[in-house]
Amino acid sequence: MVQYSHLDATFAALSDVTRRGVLERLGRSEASISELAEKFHMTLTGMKKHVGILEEAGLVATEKVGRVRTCRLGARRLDEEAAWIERHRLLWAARFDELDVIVEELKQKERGDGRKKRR
Amino acid sequence: MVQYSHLDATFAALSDVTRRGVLERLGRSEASISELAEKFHMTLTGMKKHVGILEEAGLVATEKVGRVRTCRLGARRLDEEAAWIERHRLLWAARFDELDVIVEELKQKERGDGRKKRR
DNA sequence: CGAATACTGAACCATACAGTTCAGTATAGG
DNA sequence: CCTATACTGAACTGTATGGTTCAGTATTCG
Repeated sequence: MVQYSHLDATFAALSDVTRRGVLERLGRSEASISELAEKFHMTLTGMKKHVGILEEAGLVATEKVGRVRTCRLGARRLDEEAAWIERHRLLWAARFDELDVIVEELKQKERGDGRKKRR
Repeated sequence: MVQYSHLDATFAALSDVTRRGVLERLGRSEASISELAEKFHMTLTGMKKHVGILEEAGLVATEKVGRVRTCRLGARRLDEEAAWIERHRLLWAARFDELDVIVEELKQKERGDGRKKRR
């Protein structure tokens, strides 16, 4: 049995719409606490807490230079979470005898990614 | 922009180790509240709450016959959650120019599932 | 230097969450 | 009918969450 130690913190981090928004925003480019706070209509202090939770979960990394703390996507890549969910989908499929559906989805995903490939 | 309306409730449901355990257990076979409560060393009332949260998120369905409430996996299949996570993984990969890694993972997953295919 | 900016920390608030106990109700079996 | 079983609901406890305000500190800029 694998441990999946980060799952609690990460799924909790993902359960808030603001934090998912922050992750999507940081997927486009890095940003300061101020920028994030403004974009999500929230005080600096409030946004700082969200960033703290994301940082705790390893999903965001921050660095302070001068007055400004810059946030970017962190080292963890949701691999464990993707694996857990995929495993559940397989269990579910096994229970209802629909493996074909998931395999078909995976094939489509691969084709989609393949087109965007090669830098 | 898609709405992803269930994400809050579902990720919150998944953030608890007991509830993930219940999902895995129900992936093997259905179970009563009593059975689940015993397996996870918890009062009936406590387990009932967890099941309620999973049911709210659509991940579990229950049916009461006589004294016994039977729980099984529900209609929702974590598709939205898998999609959100996969999209984040792609964003992350795009940011760090590592699309190849994820495409490779998807290919492996497909091969793995393919072997088990065909009822 | 002085003022504006960017963050930080403590404290507070209302609500939710994980769990309990306790007192029920409803059903099954003898 | 009586008892044991299986669940249910209300109420309570302690802790966490999402947000705020307010009072700082540190940095930049004129």
